[in-house]
Amino acid sequence: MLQLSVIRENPEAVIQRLSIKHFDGREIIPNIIALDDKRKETQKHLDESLAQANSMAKEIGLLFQSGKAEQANNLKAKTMELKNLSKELGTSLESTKEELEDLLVKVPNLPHSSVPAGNSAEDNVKMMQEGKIPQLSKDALAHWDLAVKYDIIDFALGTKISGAGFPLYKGQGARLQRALINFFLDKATGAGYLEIQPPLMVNPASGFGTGQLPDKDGQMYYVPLDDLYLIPTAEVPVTNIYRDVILKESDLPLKNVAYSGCFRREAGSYGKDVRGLNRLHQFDKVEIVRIAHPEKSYEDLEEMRDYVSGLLRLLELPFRVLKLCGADLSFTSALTYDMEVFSVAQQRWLEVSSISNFEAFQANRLKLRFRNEAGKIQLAHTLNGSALALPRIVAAMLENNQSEKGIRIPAALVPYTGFEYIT
RNA sequence: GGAGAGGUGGGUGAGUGGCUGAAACCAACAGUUUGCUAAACUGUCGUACGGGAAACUGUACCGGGGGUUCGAAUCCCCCCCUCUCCGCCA
Repeated sequence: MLQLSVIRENPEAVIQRLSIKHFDGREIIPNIIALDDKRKETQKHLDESLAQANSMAKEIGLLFQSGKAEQANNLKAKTMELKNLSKELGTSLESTKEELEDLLVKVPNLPHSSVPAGNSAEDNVKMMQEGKIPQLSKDALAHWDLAVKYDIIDFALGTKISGAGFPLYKGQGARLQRALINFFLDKATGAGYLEIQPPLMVNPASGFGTGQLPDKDGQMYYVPLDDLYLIPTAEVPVTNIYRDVILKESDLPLKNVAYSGCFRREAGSYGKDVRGLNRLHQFDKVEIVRIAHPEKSYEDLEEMRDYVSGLLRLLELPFRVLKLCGADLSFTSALTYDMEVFSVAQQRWLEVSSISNFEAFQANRLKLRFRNEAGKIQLAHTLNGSALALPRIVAAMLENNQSEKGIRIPAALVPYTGFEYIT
């Protein structure tokens, strides 16, 4: 949620910046300001009315105590009017606030000044690319065929037990999952991230805090009996640790890492996008989250990008980094880097990490703040990124590293798998 | 799931209708003292939204919501949560 102060300060600039995200703010922004004016006006009247009622109540108390019951009763009669007025104003204030909130949550975050508008994912900016793209023989297999050949992932069994999009890993496949998770967690804790094991279900308040609710509730699995959502990413529970928290400036930056299963309904997905491991209802991911000082958050973002690049190097996967254009940038993000690995048999780039700076957008809704040097309370910045999501890493690794000897495991991972080849 | 107890500021905890936005203590922060550390002393010390250049000031908030009352942390109703015991159970 954008800060009202930002909108009020320079509405024209806000509208202009929103247009980079192809969001037309020409109507909603003035409406927000008008509603906020109304809110202030109403609150002022309400406060005045309540102040009067308070002082009358005090007076009545004093009159009773000094035995002037008759005067007190006279005053009492007068309070009726004030009470009704306050009630009316209170109701009006409530509804104005609601209207205002309803509009505010519809406005996306402002993109960083370096973000180009673009029209689609085609216009994302390639920042860099590295790693050698291997040449495979003609009979090279896609990962879903390799999964069968080596009997390491059983999609059919997953379907039998749960449904499409719930793969079952076995043998060396299962071991590879465990190896990757441990590898990623070890690297992150080594880089100063505090390991968190979060709940996998969250309440609605947490969903609102990170912005999955109210809009994207159709993307989460929901358990109505207990009013809980299965997390689509560890970002949700981990970031919500800091909901309604006022930190010390010296606490920043906070660095957390969490492994979790992730659950996504992926309603409306179809075709080659969902084949094999490309898009799943349940998958494993290690997520890094940072709570940053506003003046340092972009340094942090670069650091996170470097960190994830390092992981991909260790995994010996060819990758590229994209800066998302306005058209592709998410609702909550100010700047996002997508990290993609090349999956040779599929001949396509697969997104394995998305690293974003949300600036104060999430923090505003979370009420995640810190006390600065001057003693003033101000919103912190939140950032997060995958480090990394497993399935597409596995897909690329299977495809790129296939050979006659089997699937080669990158050296950095061998201590975790205990084997050099999947055979 | 059943029975009971309880939810007050960063923490402990007082407060059963007006003088309580809330005692006291601890923690924290600033200062004095000190050769340093510790101790002692002094001061500051909730959040949000308004008004004001500022000093300051109005309003709301004692788990959440509703009600009674001129007036509610305090009384009533509903909900949520925590703890203890029982049941079930990885």
